[in-house]
Amino acid sequence: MADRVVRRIPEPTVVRLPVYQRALLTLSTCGVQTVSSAELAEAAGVNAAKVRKDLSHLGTYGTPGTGYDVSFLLGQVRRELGLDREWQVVIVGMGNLGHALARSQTFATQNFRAAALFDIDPGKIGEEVAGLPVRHVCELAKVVGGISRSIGVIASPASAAQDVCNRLVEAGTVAILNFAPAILAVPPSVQLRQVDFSVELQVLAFYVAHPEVTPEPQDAPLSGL
Amino acid sequence: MADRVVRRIPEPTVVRLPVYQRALLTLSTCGVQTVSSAELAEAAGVNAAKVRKDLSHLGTYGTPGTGYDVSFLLGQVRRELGLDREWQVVIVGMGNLGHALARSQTFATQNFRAAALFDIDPGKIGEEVAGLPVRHVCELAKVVGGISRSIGVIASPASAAQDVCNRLVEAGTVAILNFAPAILAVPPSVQLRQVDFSVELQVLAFYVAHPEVTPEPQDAPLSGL
DNA sequence: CATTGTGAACGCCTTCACAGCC
DNA sequence: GGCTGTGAAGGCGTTCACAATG
Repeated sequence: MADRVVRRIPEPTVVRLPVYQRALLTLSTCGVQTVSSAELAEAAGVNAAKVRKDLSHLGTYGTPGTGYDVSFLLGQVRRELGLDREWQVVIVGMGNLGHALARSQTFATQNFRAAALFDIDPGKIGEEVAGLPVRHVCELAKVVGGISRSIGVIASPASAAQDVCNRLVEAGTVAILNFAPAILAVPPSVQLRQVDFSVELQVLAFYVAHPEVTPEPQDAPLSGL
Repeated sequence: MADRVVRRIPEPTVVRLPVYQRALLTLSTCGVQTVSSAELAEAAGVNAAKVRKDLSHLGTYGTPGTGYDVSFLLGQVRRELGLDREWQVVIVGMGNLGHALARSQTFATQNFRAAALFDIDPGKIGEEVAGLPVRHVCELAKVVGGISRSIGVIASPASAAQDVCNRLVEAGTVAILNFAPAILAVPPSVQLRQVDFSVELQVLAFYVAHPEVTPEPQDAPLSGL
C-alpha cells in the first residue's frame, strides 16, 4: 500500500509509544535483535494484545512466528513520535525543579535539546545550568522567537504560570508542558500537557483510602517479590 | 438513602477530583459561597456535564436552580480523597527533583507531610532540607517502618528505582509515586503511579509532528488571547 | 427560571480469539 | 509451532437532553 494517509492514533496509544521506545532502546543496547509482543509487553508493563494493536496503528512491522526486529521497530516508533528531528526545549522557572529538568537525562539520550533557560529572579540571572546561562523572562520573546520547533516547559510557581504561558505562546512555542498546579488557557494550535505532583499524591491517597475499588491491577512486569 | 455502599468511582473521575478540590479551595478563599457546575467546570478546565456526572458519584450535594455550596462540597471532595487524615510522604533521592518535591507547596496546603528524606550519596547525608535531615537509604526500613500511612516518592535515577521501590514496599509504604523513567513491579496491595518528563515531551512532539490528528481540544478555560 | 441529577445514546479503547503467515 | 494482525465483542467513560426540583 502507499503511505498511509490519515491514520489516527488513539491518545492512549500515543502515550504508550514513548514507553515502547525506551524498552526498545534498552533491548537494542543489549544487542537483542528480535522481540515478540509478549516480551515487549513485559518490558513496558502492559499486555501483549495492547502492544500488537498499538503497533498495528503504525504499520505492519512484525513477522508472524518471529516477532519484531528491534532496531527497525525502534526506528519506526521514533519516526512516528517525531524524534527523527531535533526539538528545542526552553525552561521557565529555574528553581530546583527547573534545575532538575535542565539536567535531565532526556536531553542526553533523546532528540531534545535544552535551548534556553529563564527566571524572573535577578539573583539567578547569569547563573549557568547545564551549560546554559539563565536569562531574564523579559528576554523570552526575543530569544525564543528565533527558535523553531520549540517546546516550552513551565516550572514556575502557579501564580506566574499563565503569564509565562502567554509569553511562550507569543514567542511561537508549539507545545507547552506545565508543571505548575494551574489550569492554563492556550490557543488550540498549541499542544498542552500537565504534570501535577499534588494531583498524583491525592489520587494515590484516594485509592489507599478506598481499597475496595482499586483500579485495574495494571499489567505489571513479573514481580520478583 | 443510607450511606452508599460500594460505589465505584471511574479512574478519570478520581484524577479530576483533585482539580475540583483546588478550584473549590480558591473559590472558598475568595469568599464565594455557591458555584454552578458550569462555573466549576470553567475553573477546572473541563465541561459542565462532566462536573455533574463526576460529583454525582460522590453523592447528591447540589441544589437545582442554585448550584453547589462551595465549602460543603469542598469538604466532601476532601473526605472522598482521603484528605481528612494526614499522609506521611517519604522522598528517596535528594537531587534537584527531590529538593523541589520536599519544598513543594503541596505540603503546606494539603494534608500531606514530608516525613523523611533519603539518599545514597554520603555527601548529602545530614544535609537539612525543608527542616528534615537527609538520611542514608540504609535507614529507610528502620525509619519508614515506624510510619503509618506513608507514601513513597521515588526521585532517584532509573537504575536505582526498582531497588528503592523494593525497600519502600518492604518498609510498609502503602503507595508509591515514581518519577524515574522505569517500569516498576509492586505487589497489588501497593498503589503505584508514574510521572515521566521524557514521556510527556515525546507525546507533545508526536502531536506537533501530526497536526492533523490533534486530540480532543480539551475543554479549556476562556482564553484571554 | 436556573440548575441539578441521570438514563440513554454514543464513541472509543481494550480484550478476545483466530485466521493467516513464516 | 509460534506469533502477528485484526475483525468482532465487550466494557467503560463522555455527552446529550430532559424530567425533576428549589
